[in-house]
Amino acid sequence: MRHVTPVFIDLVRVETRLYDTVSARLRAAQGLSLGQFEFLEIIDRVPDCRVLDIVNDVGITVGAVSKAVDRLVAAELCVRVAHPEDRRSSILRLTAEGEKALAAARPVVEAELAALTASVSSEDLARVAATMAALRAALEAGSVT
Amino acid sequence: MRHVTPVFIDLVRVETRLYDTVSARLRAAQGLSLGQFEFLEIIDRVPDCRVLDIVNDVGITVGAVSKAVDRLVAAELCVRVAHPEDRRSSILRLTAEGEKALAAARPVVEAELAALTASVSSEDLARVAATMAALRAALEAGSVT
DNA sequence: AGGAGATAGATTCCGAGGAATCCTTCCCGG
DNA sequence: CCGGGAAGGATTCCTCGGAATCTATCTCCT
Repeated sequence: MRHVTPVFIDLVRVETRLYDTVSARLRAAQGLSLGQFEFLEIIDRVPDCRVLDIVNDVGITVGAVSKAVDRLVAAELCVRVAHPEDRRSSILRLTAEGEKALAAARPVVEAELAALTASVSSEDLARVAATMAALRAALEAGSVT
Repeated sequence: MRHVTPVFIDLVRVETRLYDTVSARLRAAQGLSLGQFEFLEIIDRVPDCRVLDIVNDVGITVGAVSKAVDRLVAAELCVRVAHPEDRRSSILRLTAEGEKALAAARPVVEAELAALTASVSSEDLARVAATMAALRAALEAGSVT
């Protein structure tokens, strides 16, 4: 019989330790939190990104995202541009400074993660990657319910 | 070349979605958060559990744990007992009600996790379990530095 | 024995997310 | 074409965790 709870607990512990360590490193190097880094990545990746696009990606509430975007705007890393076809929405766009910060942050995050996971073999990492990607897709498909 | 960041992001998304869903389910069923459930599990598992034992396990700060224990005590799920050999410490012990709550919560958590991860094959789950356990151990060994 | 530093944990202040509410704009049926 | 409901976000209040500080106790080392 499958006993999922302990696996889940290990997953949670791994996630928090990785997250905290990388975030601290990134903050020390660039004054950026890992959460902000994720936001910048999404804004950069999604064309004409809106607040709700971030919500759907990261899975936190609209209010929280709205406030986090406020902080990014205050830090002059992104701006809200009027949406041409929907006056309720704004389009989020990185400033030049935001793009610079993102470009500078990427290798820091990658390097720190690589160092922390150096003990994991490439095969194991690839398998975890595949499983997580599939599970994430399944969970997101299911939550549309 | 290994590209770890996207894997990490998927891991974070999976973790938050699992955590939120299970926590909501547990709260609806038992009025208990998943975080409280974890605390109860640790207090139950570790003999003569102290606040710092929880800190080392979950990886959050002493202050946060101290306050969370306050809440558990207020909810009458556990008590602080005087430590016989160290008057700075208290020993945490579950109340009868705490043990009941824990026993009732376990199957809810397990069932919800099982349902959410039903799409993952047993082989993949076992591999993820092994990788996570090893990585968790490596991260915790490294952080002693 | 006694003082210096370490340890356990409680407390205080601050930042960030969740839930609920509110406002504006959009969409659609009649 | 207009009135009701839905959708996109912003705002408010509350809770919880992090960082720093504070106190009490323990441990050594001389």
